Amino acid sequence: MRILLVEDEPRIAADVTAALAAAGFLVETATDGEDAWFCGDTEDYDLVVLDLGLPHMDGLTVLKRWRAAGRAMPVLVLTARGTWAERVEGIDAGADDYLPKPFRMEELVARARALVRRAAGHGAPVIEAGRLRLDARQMRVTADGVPVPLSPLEYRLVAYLMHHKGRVVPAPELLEHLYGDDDAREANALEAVVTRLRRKLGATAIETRRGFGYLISDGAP
Amino acid sequence: MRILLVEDEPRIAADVTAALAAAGFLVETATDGEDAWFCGDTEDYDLVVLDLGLPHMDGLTVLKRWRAAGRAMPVLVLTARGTWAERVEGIDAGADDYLPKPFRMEELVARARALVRRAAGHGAPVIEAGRLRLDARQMRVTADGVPVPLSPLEYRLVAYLMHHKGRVVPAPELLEHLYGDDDAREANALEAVVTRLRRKLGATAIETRRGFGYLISDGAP
DNA sequence: TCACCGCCGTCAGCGAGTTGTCAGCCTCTG
DNA sequence: CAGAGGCTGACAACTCGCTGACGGCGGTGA
Repeated sequence: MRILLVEDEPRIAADVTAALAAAGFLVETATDGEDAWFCGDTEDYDLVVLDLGLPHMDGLTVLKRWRAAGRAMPVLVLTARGTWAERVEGIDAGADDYLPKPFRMEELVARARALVRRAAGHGAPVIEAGRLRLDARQMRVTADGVPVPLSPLEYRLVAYLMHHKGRVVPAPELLEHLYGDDDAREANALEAVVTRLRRKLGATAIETRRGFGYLISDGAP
Repeated sequence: MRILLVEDEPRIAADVTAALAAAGFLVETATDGEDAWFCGDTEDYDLVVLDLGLPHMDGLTVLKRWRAAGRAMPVLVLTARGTWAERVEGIDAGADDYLPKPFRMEELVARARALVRRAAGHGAPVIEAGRLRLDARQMRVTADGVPVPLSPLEYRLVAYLMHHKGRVVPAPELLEHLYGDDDAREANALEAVVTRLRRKLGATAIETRRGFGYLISDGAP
């Protein structure tokens, strides 16, 4: 799960980043509208957390431009004191949710999780697939009801696949959402993680579609 | 467990603070409505004790504004004359409990404990998790039935984790509820407390989720 | 007031967990 | 049957958390 955080105030950015990272997300940051626009247009994120009131280009403008360009990722807008007019404007511009400052980190995290989940087409906060269960709130994965201790990276991988269960996820996409494009990894890194995961979750939990990618198949075939 | 006390009368504030602190809570104080509103809106408390009749902004107004902004923390309202009408108004404004002055400190503390406990989703006054038992009334923690002497800080930490048993609590959240945001501590302070606690409670009582936070796991997985 | 004592934050070194890389083997495909 | 793609065990760098030691601080009793 890869999130773009657009926030110019360093302290807030640091806090939010920490909170989202602790919730298992991969967070990348943009500090001005220009940069934000470019990242959001170029890269693929599971969620954008967008502060309005940015240098260079206003947040709402960025959002409108993304939507105009057909970018459909969920966007959570942050703004100072949420007036009614601002709220409407934000939603008109294509925001999926709206959080007035100041806000609780827990609430931000909860909303972020909900948006990511809904964007992937899941209503319930717990995703099940075959013998696997993912509880995002507890950040816990269980196989046949038994909790499986996972490292942060492993957790992100399982979470992404389960959010897209039943779909074959190509390796490049997976790499992008696990690591971001910033630092490149050898393709083999992914395979290593998958191997470790299979050892923990059972060999059949993650299927390989040779030449295409990986897959956690839906519980209902 | 972190409490915001909103009270303009210094003597009462001091008494209440002392009583709540003696019950193991971390108490922060606001003396006027303006300040109270800001604190409650910005910070995360496990309970607010709110006196009505404040300078700058009336207590009920503060409460209504919190609720309007979506703040859901439990609020215990104190008021001078507990007329029937006032009581109704307080509850309408979103108060969770209501205590007319004058009151006995013991009653305030008891109600505070109950509110905190219920807000965390626990019905019984004693919380159990695995080999641990937390009796907030006696401020006593037992492991396998054996009472464990804890320092105030240690007690707060265990209490918070047990109120949120089964959930991974990120370190920043824990720091906030142990110390408040006012004085920053090195992250290591928390680890030191955890180490001391493990020595007293047993090494397995508090689990570490590397990269995520700490956890007292529920007795019933 | 002074000495003692428990509490607790800080520091530094250590140990364990995490993860990228590599090399070699396996397996599927054509 | 050969080659590409994928798997896996080993290894090493690195990070994070743990822990013992130390000392400051505030409270308590003489």
